[in-house]
Amino acid sequence: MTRPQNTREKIERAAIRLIAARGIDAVSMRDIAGEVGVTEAALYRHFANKNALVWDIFSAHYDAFAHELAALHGPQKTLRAKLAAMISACCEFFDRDRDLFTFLLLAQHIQRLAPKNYQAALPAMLNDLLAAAVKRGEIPTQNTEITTAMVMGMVLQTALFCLYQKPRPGKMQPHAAALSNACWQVIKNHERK
Amino acid sequence: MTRPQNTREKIERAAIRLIAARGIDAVSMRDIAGEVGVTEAALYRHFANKNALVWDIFSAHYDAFAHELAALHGPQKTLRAKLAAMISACCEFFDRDRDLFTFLLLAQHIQRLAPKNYQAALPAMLNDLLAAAVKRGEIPTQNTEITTAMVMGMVLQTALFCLYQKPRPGKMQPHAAALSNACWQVIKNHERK
Amino acid sequence: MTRPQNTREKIERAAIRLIAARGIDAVSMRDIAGEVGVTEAALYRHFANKNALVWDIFSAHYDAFAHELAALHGPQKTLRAKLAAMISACCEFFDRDRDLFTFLLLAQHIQRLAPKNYQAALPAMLNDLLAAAVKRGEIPTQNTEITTAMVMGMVLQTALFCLYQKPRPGKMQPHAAALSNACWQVIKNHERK
Amino acid sequence: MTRPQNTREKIERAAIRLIAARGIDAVSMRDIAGEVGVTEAALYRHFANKNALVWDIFSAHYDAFAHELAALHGPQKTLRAKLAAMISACCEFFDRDRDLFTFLLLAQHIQRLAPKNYQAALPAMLNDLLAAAVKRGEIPTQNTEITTAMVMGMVLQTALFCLYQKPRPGKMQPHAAALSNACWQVIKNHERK
DNA sequence: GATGAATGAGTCTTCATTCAT
DNA sequence: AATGAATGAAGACTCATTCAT
Repeated sequence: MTRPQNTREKIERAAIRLIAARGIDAVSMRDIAGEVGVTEAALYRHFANKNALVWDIFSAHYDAFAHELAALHGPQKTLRAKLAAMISACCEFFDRDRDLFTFLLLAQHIQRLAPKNYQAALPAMLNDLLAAAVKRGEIPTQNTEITTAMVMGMVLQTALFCLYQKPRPGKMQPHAAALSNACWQVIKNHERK
Repeated sequence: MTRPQNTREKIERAAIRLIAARGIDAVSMRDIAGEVGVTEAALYRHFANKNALVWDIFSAHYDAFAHELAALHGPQKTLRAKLAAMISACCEFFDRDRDLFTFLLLAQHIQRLAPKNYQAALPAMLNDLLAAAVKRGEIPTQNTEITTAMVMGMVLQTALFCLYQKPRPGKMQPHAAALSNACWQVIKNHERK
Repeated sequence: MTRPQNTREKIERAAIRLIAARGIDAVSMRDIAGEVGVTEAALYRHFANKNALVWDIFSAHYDAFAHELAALHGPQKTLRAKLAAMISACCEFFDRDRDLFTFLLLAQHIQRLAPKNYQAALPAMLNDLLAAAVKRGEIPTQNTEITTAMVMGMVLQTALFCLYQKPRPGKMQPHAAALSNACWQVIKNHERK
Repeated sequence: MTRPQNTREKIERAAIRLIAARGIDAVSMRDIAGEVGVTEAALYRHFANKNALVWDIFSAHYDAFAHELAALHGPQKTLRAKLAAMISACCEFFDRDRDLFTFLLLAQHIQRLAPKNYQAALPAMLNDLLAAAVKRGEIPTQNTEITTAMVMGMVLQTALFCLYQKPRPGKMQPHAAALSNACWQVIKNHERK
């Protein structure tokens, strides 16, 4: 998937893999160092401490992903098209690098490490898109924050479903269209009384 | 020395409160004991170990909640009515005992403690309801597991939204109707190609 | 072997069995209570504390055994006959109640619990017998303490050998004659230069 | 006796000294660390855990001692000479490093930590020597395992006698000849009927 | 006689982190 | 850049013991 060349990248991949599998608290610096093949002390040459290690890795990839999505929906004119593009990208991302996606999925837990007033970029972007669509009359007036939550929930829970599928994790791409459609139904029928 | 009659219940509440706030791994037996006002060793008279403590509390309440939902949807005839009843109950539950709801929300993390072959009752129930509704022609043929994931996702993510609302957690009941409606849209429009 | 009727006797048997198998430090009051089927607190109704429990049980049986041996060798005239009687009794004892014998074998470890100036009865008795035999010219002048140690060592180590025999512990009686003979050789040929 | 330079050796000596005096279970990692002058955690850099610590130290010295004895008896032709050489070496060893000897004396207790199918080298070697001597007609046909037990018992119990001698432990070397002689009597007169 | 709940000190072990080399 | 050794705090858990009932 990725070809880590220098130590820092190796650490990143090891951390992502381990944390995706077990969660932050269940992964020790020793675990990561062991996976990379260096001493624990070596990790501190690349990251200030464990929190920084997790946060730096998380935010770099999270921001990159948010950017990617922004770049994808930009060209699309309608909300529906934007949505479809983004959801499809999510599915592809999941299928391409499941560890990283799962790692980013831990956002809620990781955000206790965030700097004060940190605002997750993805829900904010989605909310803005919805608000803009309301403004230009493309969708009914609605509580866009709730819609955001519902849309995020659908995508993430579907990802979890694929992740825990037996006997091995499943692909997400096959569900992209259904997801996209479902989100659209929710958005266009969510009318504030 | 001390004359509490309900130490076990105190432990349960303390554990629920602390774990809801910080997550399992970030709560120590010491924390729980301190919150209750007993020694760590006292916890071990009531629960075999930390895992058992978390799992016993979790499964008791989870099962009770699943039962409650089952009792509520039973009398309803249509899937839509069943859904509305259950979602409304979820919202009320969230508003009534946010700590417990949040604790149960950690299901995914807690299930690593589960006995082998444990199958979460709630998604299973929802999936069964959907399958039955498909069978009697109330909703289109569809991949009910995916629908289940999407419905669960909407409810849970909305709960998380309410939970993290600033400046303080919000109520969920006001969104019950919208949630219910959204779920229905997703279900009735999810057609398998 | 023994038919424990009251609780105290049950405790004794349980303690003997467990301690023979695992050693004093590896057996907890909880273990003993569990084996008996009572609470830990109940043990304290019968024994002042763990040390007292172990010591009381040990010394009672140890003294009884020492008495038994004394009664057996008394009628015999020659040292050789005395020796034969006692060794045979040891072997029978081992075969009859291996747990108790093994428990008494821990004497060296248990004696840290002994009252000050406690002197183990068995080696003392053996030493006296040897000294008397020297006095009346039955055996050569020798360092009887060393002879005592060697004789004890032969018997005890043979017991250990039987105890750890694979696939299951063996009987000791079959080796009684050989042991008796060996001890006699050691005694009668141990001449002080 | 020894002049430990690095921490691991210091730990070894401390463990040997403490365990010889009190037994394995009565010595805590804290005790050892305190004796060395480091934190408990430091011990874990040198040994995986307490069991490993005890076992590693035990088996290293035990094997070394077995080798030493093997090297000593090798040049001797007769069993009697081999025996004399080994017993003398045991006595010298006891007098030179009583702690280590006592520690090795705990073999029976330590062997619960041994890897499966572990076979103590010393009794095995002695048994082999006896069997060979039987074969070449140097001593009568006999149950060599029992002879082994008796010889070991004589030496070890004599060591214990010296160890617990009042007011302070005594030397073993002065008893070497008597011991050697006694063992030989036992061996050459142990005839299978 | 016996229990159930509790305690406080202690067990082994792991953690994130530091620092001299 | 990286290591090996160390630390102090914390982790879960067990122990012998007490005491009100």
